[in-house]
Amino acid sequence: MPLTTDHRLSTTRLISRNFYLRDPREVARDLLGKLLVRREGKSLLAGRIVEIEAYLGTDDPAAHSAAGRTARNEVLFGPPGHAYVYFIYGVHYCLNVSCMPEGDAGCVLVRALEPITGTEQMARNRKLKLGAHPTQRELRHLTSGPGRLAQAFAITRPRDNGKDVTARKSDLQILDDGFQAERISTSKRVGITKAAEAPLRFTIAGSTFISR
DNA sequence: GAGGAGATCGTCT
DNA sequence: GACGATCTCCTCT
Repeated sequence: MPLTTDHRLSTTRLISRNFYLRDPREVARDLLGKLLVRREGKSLLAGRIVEIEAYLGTDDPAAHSAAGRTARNEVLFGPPGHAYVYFIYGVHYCLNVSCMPEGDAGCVLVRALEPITGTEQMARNRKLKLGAHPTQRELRHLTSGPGRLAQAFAITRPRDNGKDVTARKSDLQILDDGFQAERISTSKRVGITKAAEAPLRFTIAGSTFISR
């Protein structure tokens, strides 16, 4: 089912820092349907968040911050609304956004997007070929997974870790265009072994752009 | 479509 | 020195 028809960004609002100053479970739910945007000169990439997970800080055994503050995860302990980008399996980058007041390491992991704008650039970033009339399957391949969407948006740790996604001048932002998900599904987080049963993964029910 | 192997490196033990 | 908040490719069905 189509989730989006209006591709204009003129009526969108930049999400403010206060939005992220909350429990990651609330932030995750409320980020479903919002737009992740990357600006790069003339190029504009946008995707609608359809899958996201909450990580609860030092009390959450599955969180990167579980063992406390390190050089790697220090962004998580800083102010909310900042990008925490980590490198995993020697291959992939993944994008998180810090939540909660400074000192508390809660965050959300963006796991899948519905591509909205800039699909050809996303395909180039992914080193994939798109047909003249891209199929649903091709579009799904662009951003249906945390490693995939990071590559599609050219998100890396050296470039983006610590970036303020609420700043006007930021080239990486999250915007609200008024879209409302009709129904949200809750499930177990993907790919973790500790605290694996916690229902902290949130998806837009029925979206075809969810991972796996 | 499902399942398994390999890639490849930063981080912490 | 082990392993991870993943993905792709290959094989088999």
